Amino acid sequence: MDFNDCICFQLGALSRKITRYYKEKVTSMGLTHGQFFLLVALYDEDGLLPSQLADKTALDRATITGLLDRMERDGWTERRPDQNDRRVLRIHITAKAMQVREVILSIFAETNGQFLESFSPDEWVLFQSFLKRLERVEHMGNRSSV
Amino acid sequence: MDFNDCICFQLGALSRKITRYYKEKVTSMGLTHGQFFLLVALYDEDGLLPSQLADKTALDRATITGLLDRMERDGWTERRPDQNDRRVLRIHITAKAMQVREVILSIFAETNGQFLESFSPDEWVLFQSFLKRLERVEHMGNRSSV
DNA sequence: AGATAACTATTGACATACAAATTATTAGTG
DNA sequence: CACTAATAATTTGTATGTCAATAGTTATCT
Repeated sequence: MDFNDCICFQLGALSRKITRYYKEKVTSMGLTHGQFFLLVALYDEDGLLPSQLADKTALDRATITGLLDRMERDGWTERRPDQNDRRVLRIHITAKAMQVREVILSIFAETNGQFLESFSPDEWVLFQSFLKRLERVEHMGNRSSV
Repeated sequence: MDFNDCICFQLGALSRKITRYYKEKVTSMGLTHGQFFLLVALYDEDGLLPSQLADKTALDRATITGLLDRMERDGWTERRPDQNDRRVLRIHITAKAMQVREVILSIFAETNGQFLESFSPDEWVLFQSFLKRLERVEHMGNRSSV
């Protein structure tokens, strides 16, 4: 079996390539690739908990902690205590982040559109179903349930 | 546009999930996910240069350097100088690595087979073509040519 | 030959990414 | 109420992954 026919290798390589592509578009704004996506997730819904952000982005909680550390350092987000549950933090977007909201979201939509362009609607639906199939293979554990 | 419809996010999440799946299968052998794939690449062809391994695995050269450091530390590979070109290193598999060759390659093939199982041959060809399309979007830079 | 360009691998700095352990808090049970 | 579960976020340790800069070597070109 050829090394390059391995789906894990293929997906990893493609994912890294696309990551680099996004990176080019956001570094000028002082954002990393991961921070960019976390910001988009927060534009979608503000005030989420770190654990909810971990679920939403399919990342580990520890990864979210690190991301938030750096985003807070750079003034994009802030942690606010929750009134009802002192275990919990609410992550909120700062004014600085709100100012670039439209720019960020248009980069997000446009870049995704570039990928969508090379597919017909039917093909895209098919592609999505293929990805879902891969996700369901065997008992691949889900981080959020650990 | 919904966050979850972003192909970059989808591919990244799936890639991380598959990575964790492979990890479960190889940690018992004292290998990490990345070391496992580098080893498979070397079983495929021994004596490659770090730069060739970087091309083959679509990783940065600096990433390969780190991987080889740890694999050498653990006795899987060794760096040998090249007779004709002193800039160059040849990466060779050790006897320890050769002893587990069949086990590693069968894990590699079987796991990939689990993913293949949920596709018909036609679907798989189609899926491969979809991935290639994504790779070609715009001028996505290729690290190896930088 | 000598200057320069090209190429090799590495290093340093930084940012993900995750497992396991830890601290603090809340929920649930007797 | 006291004790145990469970939960939330973090810390620690390790491994990827990339970029920019560097040291050493070879190729090229005049």
